Amino acid sequence: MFSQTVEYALRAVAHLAYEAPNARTTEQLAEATRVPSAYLSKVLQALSRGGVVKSQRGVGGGMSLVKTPTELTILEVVNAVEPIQRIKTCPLGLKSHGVRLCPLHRRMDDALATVEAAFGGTTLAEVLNEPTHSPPLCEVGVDRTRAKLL
Amino acid sequence: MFSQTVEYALRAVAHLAYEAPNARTTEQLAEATRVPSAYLSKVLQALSRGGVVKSQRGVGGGMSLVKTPTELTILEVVNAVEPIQRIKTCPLGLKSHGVRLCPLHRRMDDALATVEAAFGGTTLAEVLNEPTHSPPLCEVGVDRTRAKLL
DNA sequence: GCTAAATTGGATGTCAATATCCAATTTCAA
DNA sequence: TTGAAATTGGATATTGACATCCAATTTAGC
Repeated sequence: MFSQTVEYALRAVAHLAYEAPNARTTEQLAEATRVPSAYLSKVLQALSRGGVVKSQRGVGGGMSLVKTPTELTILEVVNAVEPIQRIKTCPLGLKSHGVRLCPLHRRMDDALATVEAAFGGTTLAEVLNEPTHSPPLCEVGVDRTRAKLL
Repeated sequence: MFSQTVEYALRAVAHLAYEAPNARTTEQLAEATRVPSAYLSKVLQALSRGGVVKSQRGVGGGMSLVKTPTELTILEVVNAVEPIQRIKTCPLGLKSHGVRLCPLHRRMDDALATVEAAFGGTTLAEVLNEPTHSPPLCEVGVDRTRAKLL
């Protein structure tokens, strides 16, 4: 449901928020978040273009947040790398029904709206300050199996 | 956010629900839902394996729903082709915190849970009988005196 | 039984997402 | 000025999602 890239971006930004306002190198972030560093560098470039992080080259440089964790929402991070695509018109492309969605796509878009609202209403600071936890990143287990279609 | 395959599956099942309990051939479904027929046949196979539709070969055969539209939820259709992957354990490999999700993944899984609940709580019959929509949106075909489908 | 209608399954092709590698560039500090 | 640290951008695999094609199989009706 959420792409690998979104997952990586959120992990990296969460770690940057935890370290804010200090910078972290791609290598440090990759190790902390268990993301392939070469790929993470691409994700960070996207976050940079999206105005979520800023980069500093050279010795002592690295990546840091543009905003404070209090001002930065999960949605901004997600949208920087892979914008949530709301369903605006019928995917069948029929003009005969104007701009309204059919009940099916209405439900699907409602679901998207719910996710968007939840993400838009949560800041990185809120995630980090959750009373139950101190370090931002998590624990145990991997299960990425997907049902095969073909 | 939702894959093309899920979109196709939902369109096809919606059309089958509209025609229920009659069967429709893959070709008819493809035309009605504007889905590439060769690929739709694969999607229908997945729906068949998932127990959502049943097939009848030969003359006069085709695809039809296993359940009535009243008993069939959107979630069942989605899960037949591409199960919603809830986040059960932290995607990182860290053993240090037991089984609980970190606040970040807790939020992400909450979003998934919301979608799952919305889809699980909506039947195909509800989608088709939506009181508020007068024109059947995403309508499709040419022929057939009966207005078609979503 | 024969034929036309229909699904099934396998093989294959295409493209975007994921991932890796490296040379070029920027930057700090000694 | 020079060297090490760090990002940037381009080139290049690799993988899975999406899509197409076709031979084999099943089935109804004549």
